[in-house]
Amino acid sequence: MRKKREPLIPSFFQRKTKTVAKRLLGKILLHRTEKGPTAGKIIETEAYYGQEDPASRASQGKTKISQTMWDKPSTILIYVVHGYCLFNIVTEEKGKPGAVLIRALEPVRGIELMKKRRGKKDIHDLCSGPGKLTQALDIPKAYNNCNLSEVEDLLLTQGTDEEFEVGTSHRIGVSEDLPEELRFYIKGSSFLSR
DNA sequence: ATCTCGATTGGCT
DNA sequence: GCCAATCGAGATG
Repeated sequence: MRKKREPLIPSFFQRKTKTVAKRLLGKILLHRTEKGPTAGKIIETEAYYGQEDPASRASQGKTKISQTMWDKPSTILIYVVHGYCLFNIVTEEKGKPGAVLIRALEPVRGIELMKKRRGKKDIHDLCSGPGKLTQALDIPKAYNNCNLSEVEDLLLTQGTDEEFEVGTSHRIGVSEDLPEELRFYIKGSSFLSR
C-alpha cells in the first residue's frame, strides 16, 4: 500500500525565493477537474525577486499584477502573458516580494486528458513550457490571489525520493536578467521547455 | 479610447 | 532560426 502524499504547507514557501525554486523540483502538482485529474512532476522553475530584479513584475513596485508578490507565502499568482496564463507561487515572508514561476512539468497522470486539452499527441509537448502546463492541467486565472492550501482541487505534494542533479541557467525570455542564474531544472530531463 | 509591450507558443523557412 | 498571433495591463491622451 502506498503512503498518501502530504501537501506542502505554507511555511515551505516562507524562505528565500531561490531556495523555494530549487526545492520545488521533483514535487508533484495535481489539479482535479470535472473531466478528471491531471498531474505532473515539477522539473523546471525560475525565481523572481522584488524591486532590485529588472525581470520581475515587482520591479516597478506594486501594480494590479505584482502586488500579490508582497502577499502571504503560498499565495497563487497567475497572470497572462501573450495570451497564456503563467503559474507562480509567492515566497518570502509576507511584505517581502518574491515568487517562483513553474516552467515545466513531466506529465505523470491524466495524460490523455492533457493531450485533448493541448490538442497535441506528443507527450513532450504537453507541459514543456509555462503556458503549456496551465493549459494541460486547465489551471484557471481565477486561482490568482487564492492561497494554495485553500484551493482544494489544486495540490502540491512531495514527490518520490529519487535523486536528481539540479542544473541552473539564466532565466528564459526576459529582456534584462540579473547576473545570478535563477532558472533551475532537473538535469537530463527530456520534458524541459525549449 | 488607443497604443505598446511582454516571465509565450506554434508554424514555417 | 525567424516571425506572427495572442490578450490583458500599464501608460498616455
